[in-house]
Amino acid sequence: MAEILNISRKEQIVNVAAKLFKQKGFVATSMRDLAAELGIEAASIYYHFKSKEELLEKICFDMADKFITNAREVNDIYFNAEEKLRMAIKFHVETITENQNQSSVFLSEWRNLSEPKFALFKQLRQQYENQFTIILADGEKEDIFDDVDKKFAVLSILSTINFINEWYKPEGKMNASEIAEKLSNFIMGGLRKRLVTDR
Amino acid sequence: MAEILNISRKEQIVNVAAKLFKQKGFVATSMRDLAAELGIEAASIYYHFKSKEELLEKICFDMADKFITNAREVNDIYFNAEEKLRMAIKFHVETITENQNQSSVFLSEWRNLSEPKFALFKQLRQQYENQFTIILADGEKEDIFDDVDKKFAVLSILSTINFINEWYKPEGKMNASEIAEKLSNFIMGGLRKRLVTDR
DNA sequence: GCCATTGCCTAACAAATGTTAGACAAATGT
DNA sequence: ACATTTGTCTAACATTTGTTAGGCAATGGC
Repeated sequence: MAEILNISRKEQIVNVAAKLFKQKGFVATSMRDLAAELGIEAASIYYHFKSKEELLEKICFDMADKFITNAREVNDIYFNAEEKLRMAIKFHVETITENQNQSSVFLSEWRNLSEPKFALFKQLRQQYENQFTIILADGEKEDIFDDVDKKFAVLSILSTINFINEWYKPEGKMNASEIAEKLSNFIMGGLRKRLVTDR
Repeated sequence: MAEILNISRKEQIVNVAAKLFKQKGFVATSMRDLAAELGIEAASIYYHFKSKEELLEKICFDMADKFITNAREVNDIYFNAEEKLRMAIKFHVETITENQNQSSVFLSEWRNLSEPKFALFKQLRQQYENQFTIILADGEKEDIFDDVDKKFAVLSILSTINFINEWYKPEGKMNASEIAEKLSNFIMGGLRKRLVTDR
């Protein structure tokens, strides 16, 4: 059954799964829900995937890959820390806005993974966080950023840039780049008005 | 069956429910899980609550109450906007750290509410967000805060202060006040180092 | 023209789910 | 002393769940 525009049935299933997992949560989404949305029977999904959890794994780890690859790329390109952070934020926001459903699953449904994938996933997430820690440390060395509690700062940054996932609508007035810029400004400069421009 | 230290069985059930809902999610927590943790049978819970969802409702709306009451209080006391924001953040962090389990449920499990409670809950959450919008608007009038996109700023602030719920451990080195102060500083001032102190 | 593969189907399964009915014992009030 | 309330139990229910087995039609290579 040739699918439109060479998107394979496997990918199609993953996409619909991500959509439903975001909408109702992984546990609350049944294989029959999924099948109905695809216009097939639940059992048919098992021709493509060997379990419900395999779907979750695919989504979570594919997204983890994307995020980590992005962050590594940013840290490999040699810029100053502020540019790095802005780039990392931009990539992050782009990845989320371009893969809203999968990102949601990556961000909130991974806890339904069971061991050993659960532990593995947490490692990958840690790796991603580490890339941000590196950027902040760079910024400190370059005397651009304040000497902040880095773990604290990284988590604050990530929580801020992740939250867009809960309100971003593609029809909205801001595109990914604009959001990323606003977020970067907010994270760098905070709310408070300045009497003198910095740097 | 007199419970230790006048905490009623009803409260006990709610507490254990919150703990499990946080741990495994509302959907993945069965009434039998809950009962086992309480040392009773699943059917016995129905003497105290008429459904599983009633437990979720109780937790979500009780917490909504707490948050809103706090925020209103802050806005009623007449201080300048920066103080208001710091106070609001402090109350928020305190509420989360003092009610970790229930806060988790409030923050992530409310989507399992069904109508009409679902809509009602979203209204309450909106009310809470509005209190922050008011503070930001005050700050602008007082020329303390930048003229930011307020909806954007409020969501950023809330996402930042909510995220502590995912890593805060009572045994950790920071207490609620310290966390609140750090968060406030971060939100007000951002990461970037300043050449001249503001204000 | 045949055979293997692909992709789906129907039917069924055991297990787990939320919930109800009804019984029983202890505590409480009068 | 009796009646009621309180809090739990056992047993059962209908439904939903993830998953498997086996079959059937279309497709594509040779």
